[in-house]
Amino acid sequence: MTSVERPGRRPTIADIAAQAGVSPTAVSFALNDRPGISEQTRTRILAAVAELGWRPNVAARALGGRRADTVGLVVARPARTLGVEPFFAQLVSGLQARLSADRVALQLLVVEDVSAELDVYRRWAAERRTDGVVVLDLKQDDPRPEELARAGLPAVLVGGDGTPGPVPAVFADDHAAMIVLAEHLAALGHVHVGHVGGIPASIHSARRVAALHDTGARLGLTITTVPTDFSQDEAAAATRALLAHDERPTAIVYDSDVAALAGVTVLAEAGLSVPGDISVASFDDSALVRLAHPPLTAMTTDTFELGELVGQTVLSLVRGQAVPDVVGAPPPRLTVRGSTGRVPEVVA
Amino acid sequence: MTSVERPGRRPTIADIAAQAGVSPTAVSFALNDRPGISEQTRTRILAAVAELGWRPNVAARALGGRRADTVGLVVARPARTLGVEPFFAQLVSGLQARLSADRVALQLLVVEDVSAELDVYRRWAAERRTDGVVVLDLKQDDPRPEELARAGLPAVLVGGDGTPGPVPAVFADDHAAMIVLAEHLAALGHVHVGHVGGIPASIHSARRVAALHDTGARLGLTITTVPTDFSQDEAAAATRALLAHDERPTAIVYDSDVAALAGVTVLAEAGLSVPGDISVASFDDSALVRLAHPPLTAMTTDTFELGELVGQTVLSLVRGQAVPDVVGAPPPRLTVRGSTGRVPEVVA
DNA sequence: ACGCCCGACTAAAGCGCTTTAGCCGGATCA
DNA sequence: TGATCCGGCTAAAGCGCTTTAGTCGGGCGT
Repeated sequence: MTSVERPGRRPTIADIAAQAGVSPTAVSFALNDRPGISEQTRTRILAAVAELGWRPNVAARALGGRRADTVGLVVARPARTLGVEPFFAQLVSGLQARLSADRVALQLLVVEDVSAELDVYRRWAAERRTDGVVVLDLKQDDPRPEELARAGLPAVLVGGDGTPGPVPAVFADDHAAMIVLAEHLAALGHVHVGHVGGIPASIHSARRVAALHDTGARLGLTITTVPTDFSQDEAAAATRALLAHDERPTAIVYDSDVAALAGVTVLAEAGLSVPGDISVASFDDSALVRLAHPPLTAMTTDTFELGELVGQTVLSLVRGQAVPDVVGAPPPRLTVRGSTGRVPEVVA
Repeated sequence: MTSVERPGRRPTIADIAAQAGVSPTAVSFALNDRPGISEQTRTRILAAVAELGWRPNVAARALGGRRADTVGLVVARPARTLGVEPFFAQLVSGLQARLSADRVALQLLVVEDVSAELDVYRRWAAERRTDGVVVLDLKQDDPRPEELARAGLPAVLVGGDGTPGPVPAVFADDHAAMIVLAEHLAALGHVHVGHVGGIPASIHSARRVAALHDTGARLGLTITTVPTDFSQDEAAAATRALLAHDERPTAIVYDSDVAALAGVTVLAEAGLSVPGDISVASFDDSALVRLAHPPLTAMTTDTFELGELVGQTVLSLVRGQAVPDVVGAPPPRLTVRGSTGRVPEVVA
């Protein structure tokens, strides 16, 4: 059995002050690079800090100083479903990397639904646990931005529709990206294109559907979208539905990497070869789609980099610096791999 | 542009005390369920709390009370590689779920290597940022348990070798699990079994290798282990190496789900059918291996549940309750899917 | 030679909560 | 009846840091 006891108390600013022969105030000033301390004294103080191994007590700092040096991320998803798609982990890595460069911690919370998420925001704001938060998975008419603004909790949205709102957003233009993808398929001669989409209430899903259909209309494509809840099961079912469709598509676009993988499995079971019989493209790129056989054509986003950008934005925000209402992230690029090819001759 | 200003100040304990007509001390006692407050007064105080919407200021609480109500998780992996395997996200979900049930926050940090990780522990211990930490990816002769014990930072290891050390560990017996898997393959008639392993320095990889080889010796199997760094590329290369081996294995065991998926792709490219020509099993189960075609036989662990158990353990620990040196987690169970079958007749 | 200013530093208050001494009055006991 | 006890509550001292008022002494201007 093991139980724990903290060792002897840590040095405080008072200890350093004593060691350096100055007042605690002088130490605080020296540590925070404020004027009024001679170079000589400052050096002496820093030496004492190093010698005693002093570290700021974050709680004390937050109490006095008003900053918790912590940013929160609340994810409203069924907890057990988290973790299949690399997107989330990649984003968190990037976010975290940017934050920790500035010694700001990332606090993570997974909740069941948006209402629980709102509770958390209210609680965090009141408890002063975090200086700001990052919000994912924007929905149509999402109540969160407004609620956050009301609670006075600085926040940064990831995604959204690219229009200014009460809370700044980091926005990657997947509308434009979807157009690129549609043009790629059109160039290969595809006319009937299937689309395994996401939850219609999700803003980015809706935007993708709109982009695909608009572009389809422009280029003379027939688009069939089947919405799903992003689960593999529904993606598989959607794929079967598309195959059974009157005008069986010669290409299918999947909104996520996981969905695409599930779809490819269905195609394999149906005895269809990719891209010989049918082309497949994923809207999300990740290590997973490279695992498929053949590797999938996809729209590539550097999600890690997106996370860093989000981190940068939230840091600026909590420091009271002005932040654009919409921060543009690099748009996804088309990465052509082996899963898309010319439309099969047979059709015509 | 948006910039932020916090709204009017939050109520403090003093406000509640005034509202309820008692002293701040009485409020604190009532809030912390300490004796010496009459039921009537307590009710009045709680009413005031509700009315004013008071919330504890965590910083103040940590300053006085000595507890940060935060648990840390530091992961030493190249940040960009994080997120491919569901294991991590699942574990975090479970851990987080257990912690947040007790209003304890999870702080996440990704660092480049173990030495940076140690720095973080020292810093956190000094800053009192976290009450305890969770440690993953144990290596042989890992310096972390000892260092944590020295720093006086309560910690819980995930994995390890099942022997008591300076820090309590939550341990799932993958040794036993690997034996089950080997027996499954032996029962199907396989004799030459390939094994795509992990990093030899990793404790759990080493334990799996040992288990597999021991059982192989007992059952008369020939085991060929190829170590990898857990990456897909090396897993693919290892698979090719096994196929080129003098005694080509009739079954391959992969140490991770991602590796197995990469391997299956290689097999498909080589024109081998699974399980007709070769059987495949993954040591990690996850949504991914169910995506493969055919879905893979795997050792199933409820990683979410494991995370919850880790959370429970770390909570007990930071509360000063005694914790067993080794907490047993449910052992992985064999889930037979379509990817393992009888050894092909051709051989004989 | 006197008052001023300014740089360098200190004293002390305060952030919001917990906790350790008490204090006070009524019930209990001898 | 007086000493004791005890439940119910308050005063006040921290926790470690930041910040706002100074203080102090020497160089400067006149």
